[in-house]
Amino acid sequence: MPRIRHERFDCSPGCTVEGTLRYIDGKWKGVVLYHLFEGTLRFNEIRRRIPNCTQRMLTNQLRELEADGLIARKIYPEVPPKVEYSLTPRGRSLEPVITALKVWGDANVTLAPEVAQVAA
Amino acid sequence: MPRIRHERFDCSPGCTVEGTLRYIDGKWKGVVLYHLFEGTLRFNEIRRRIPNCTQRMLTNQLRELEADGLIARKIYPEVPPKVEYSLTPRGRSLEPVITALKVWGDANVTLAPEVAQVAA
DNA sequence: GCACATAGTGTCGAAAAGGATACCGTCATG
DNA sequence: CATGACGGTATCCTTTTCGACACTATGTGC
Repeated sequence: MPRIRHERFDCSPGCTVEGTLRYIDGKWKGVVLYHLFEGTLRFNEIRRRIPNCTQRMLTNQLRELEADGLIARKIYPEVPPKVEYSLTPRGRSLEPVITALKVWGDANVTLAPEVAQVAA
Repeated sequence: MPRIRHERFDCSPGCTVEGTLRYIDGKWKGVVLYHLFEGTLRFNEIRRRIPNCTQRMLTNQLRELEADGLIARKIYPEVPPKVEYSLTPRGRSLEPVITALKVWGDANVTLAPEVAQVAA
C-alpha cells in the first residue's frame, strides 16, 4: 500500500510537488526506477542489483510502482516463472525528475566515509 | 529525527537520488521549502500557509531542515518572540529539484475531485 | 531423493513517523 | 483580571514502514 502523504492534495500550493513525491517515495522506488531506466529487467536481476532490499520489500515496491502506472509487469507462463519489469511511458517521463534529484545529490550528498573509500 | 532511508548510501548506483530524497522527505518539507522560495517567513506565517500541519509537526520539519543546512533560523530576542526562517544557499540550490517535481506533478498528478472543483 | 532456481506470499515484531492535546512564559490589549 | 498573539515543549497514542524469517509451486540437473 502506498504511503498516502495527504488524502487530498489540499496543502496548496506545493501540492503537486507532494503529489510527485508520493510516487517516488518508498524506500527503494528511486533505485528501482533508476535501474529500469537502463532497460527491461527480470525480478531477480533487479534483486541482484539491490542486494540490501529484501525480496518482500522489492515485491512491495514493484507492486506499488505498477499500481501507480509507472512500470509494466509482464508474466511469461513458463516454468520456472519468468517476469519482466519495464517502464511505462509515464514512468519514463519521470526521468528528468530522477535526474534532477541525482544531479543535486551528486553535488550535495556526502557519502558515508567507508562508501566513499570504496568509490575512490 | 530525520528518517534515515539508508544508514549508508550503499545501495548503488541510485544512491545520490535516495540521498536527495532523504532531505526533502518528511510530510511537510516540500511545502515548507516551496513557501520559503518566496522569501523569509516567520513561524506563524508558515503555519497559516499550511493549516493542515500541526504546530508540533511544523517545528519538527523546520528543525530537520535546519539541521540539514537547508534553512536558517534567526531569533530576535524580543517579546513576543520573533523567529524568522529563510533558505540557505544550499536550500535555494534545491529549487530546480522542487521545480522538476512540480512540473511533473502538474502534468501527472490528478487532484482529488473536490479540490479540482475548487481550483476550477 | 536432493538441492537449486524462479517469483513470489504470510506472519510477526520493532521502529519510525505523525496526529491530538495540553502546557509554557511574556507582553499588550480590553 | 481575562484574553490573545507569539514560538514553541511535553506527553501520549495510533498508524505506517520495514526487516527477518519461513513457506509455497514447479521443473531441471545430479
